[in-house]
Amino acid sequence: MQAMTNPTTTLLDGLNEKQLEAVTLPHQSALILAGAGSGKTRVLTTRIAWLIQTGQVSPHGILSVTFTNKAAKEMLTRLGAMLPINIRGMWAGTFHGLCNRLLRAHHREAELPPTFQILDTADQLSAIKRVMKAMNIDDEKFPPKQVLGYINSCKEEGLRAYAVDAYDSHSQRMREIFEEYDKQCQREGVVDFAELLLRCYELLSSNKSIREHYQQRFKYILVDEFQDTNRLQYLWLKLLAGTNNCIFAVGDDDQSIYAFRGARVGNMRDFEHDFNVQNVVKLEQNYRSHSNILDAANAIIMHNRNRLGKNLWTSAGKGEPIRIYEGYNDKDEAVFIVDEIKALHKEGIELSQIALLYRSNAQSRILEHELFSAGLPYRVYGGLRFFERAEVKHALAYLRLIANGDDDTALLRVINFPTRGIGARSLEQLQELARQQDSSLWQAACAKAGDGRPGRGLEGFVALVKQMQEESIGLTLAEQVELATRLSGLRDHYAADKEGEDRLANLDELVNAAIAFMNQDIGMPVDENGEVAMSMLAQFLAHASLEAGEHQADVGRDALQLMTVHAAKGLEFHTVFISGLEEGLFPHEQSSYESNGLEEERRLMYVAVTRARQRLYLSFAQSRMLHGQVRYGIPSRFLDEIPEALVKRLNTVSNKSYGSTSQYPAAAPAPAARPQASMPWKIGQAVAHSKFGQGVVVNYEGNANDLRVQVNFGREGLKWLALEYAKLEPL
DNA sequence: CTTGAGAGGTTTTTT
DNA sequence: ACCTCTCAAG
Repeated sequence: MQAMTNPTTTLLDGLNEKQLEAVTLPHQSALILAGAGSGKTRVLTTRIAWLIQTGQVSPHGILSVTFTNKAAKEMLTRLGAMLPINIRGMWAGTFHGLCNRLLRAHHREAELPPTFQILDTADQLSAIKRVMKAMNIDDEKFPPKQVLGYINSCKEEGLRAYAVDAYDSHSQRMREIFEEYDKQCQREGVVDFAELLLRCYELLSSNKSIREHYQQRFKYILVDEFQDTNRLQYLWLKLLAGTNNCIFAVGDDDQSIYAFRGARVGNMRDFEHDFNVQNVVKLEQNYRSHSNILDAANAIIMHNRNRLGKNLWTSAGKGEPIRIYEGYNDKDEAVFIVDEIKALHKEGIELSQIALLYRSNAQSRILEHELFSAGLPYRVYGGLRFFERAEVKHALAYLRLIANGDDDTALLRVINFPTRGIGARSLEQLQELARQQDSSLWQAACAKAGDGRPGRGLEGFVALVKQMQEESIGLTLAEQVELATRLSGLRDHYAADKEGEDRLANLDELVNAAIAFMNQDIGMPVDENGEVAMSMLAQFLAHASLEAGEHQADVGRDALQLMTVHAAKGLEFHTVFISGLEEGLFPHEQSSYESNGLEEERRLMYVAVTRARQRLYLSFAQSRMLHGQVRYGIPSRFLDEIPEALVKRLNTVSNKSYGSTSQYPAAAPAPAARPQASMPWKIGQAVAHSKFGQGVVVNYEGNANDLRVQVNFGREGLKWLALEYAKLEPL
């Protein structure tokens, strides 16, 4: 073999020592602690390529698991560029995508109909409301959203209703709803996201031959973002790995920011123990940021107790100092950011290389307002995705009825949309009949209306769906989608609406999505008899649920990137602005009520800081509009956690009394209207208290004899203090 | 069936 | 402040 042309050598070229070690580890379970910007995806893909190229395993024997479709796609693209050979035999996808695939192939053993449909969160919520209505449960005592959270977190722990502890009447009732909901889903042939995983887990654990089949197949299992796995996902991996296969787990405990949705960082420690991990490889060299930025990130995360321990370093220089700006208020902060961006853009930095990050979505409004005034193009991430739009969901509901009439959720969505005169009363009658004959609503509707009769009302609806089902036979997927959007009357309905233009365009886009779906050659899922397990339509519907599509259309244009810190994970930018660094906002107030909440907020800050390559701006405002009220905050503790030497303060407004100079027109009830003379503190005045520390006066009440002030002490919270007793010092 | 007033609730998000 | 949902009137 000549070194020059040896493909393996080329593959491993340019890896640092630690990366190389990780990529070429022997057949043993391993944990790769991959810091931000340490080349994590590269290691993961190179590992796969190396395993294949050195002949240790064929693509057929590899299972690669990610959390998002985007990550799965990127991995396959990069792998395709590395390897000249076909990797079709490899299974790569999200937990949910892979479970869907397994359940389709073994739907009989999993006791699911071949065309089972997947409920997204909105569908699931409406299904829960339906169950609760049938059970006559007060939705004030049991808010459906809470029930949804309960059911999902039970399932994510791997628990069925019968296995859940319930000692008081309230939790017993919750458990009953859970049980009834699952029964209803089974009756309708639908599964929610958590169910995909749980059902798949149960299938593998109860069916020895299926389990052993996959255990023999997947010798190498690779998992990305391991710190985000929940209990059930961990158990699922453990089951698939069996005793002989090895798991290559890549993750970063410092970037675990999804505990609120069930992620257990603890899985990393459990993994080390359960899989007898001999190899923990730390990737600590960062290729993204200058050292000032990394030092700041390291300094912040050092304040966390529960860590596996890791310190990022770079061979790049110090770079620019971290810029801190203190605004009078949120508007001032936004104006500052916009001015800086204008200057940066003039210097030649592309707008798409600049990110504005914030803790919560509500903060984007004021930024958008100022950007709009300045005429700067921007793109906001978040909000509705393509397949979540109402008109698209309506069209999909008709398609779901074509595939499976028993899908009550779909039926209820469109039985009277476009309106055809089926009101609440007829619906109630229908539901009553369905209950009596223990059938789906569609069967009840057929019993009532026979073959139906074209026109309005229930008969019209039954006739319509039957017509769709008949006419769609033999059509291509795209033709079926077109048929459904047209026959349903959705097109006419939006065409008649003068604001329906966009919606009509989205229906066309749905047809295009169907064409694209047909053209991409995905292997037909095949069941155990080698027969095609599902129609193209059913596959497309599953695709629509599992991959909700892009957040917004115009991706191409050079535009600023606005997003929450969560959404920024995994991305990098030349310049990053983190705004709203105030106690209560970031770290968020709510986090202080959760155990380890503050540590998660700090990891979030760590993620935010490590997004920046060259330049990092941190900003906060002395006051901001929140929930329709002016709020006075104090600077985030995270700012204090950054060594002064790394920082350049752009202005020094702080710590003087600024209540009166505030640009806000009369914050809180206009002080002029109240006995100003007896109020020694102005609203907005920074004060110090012997016990609570630094704070800001935010409100006051009472009269001269009995005056009380409300002070925001940030981490100590909001306190009412009686002026007579409280010892406050001006700052 | 459509419309508007009023109430309630606003951390983060993928599948 | 603002968005979503519900319920009663038109």
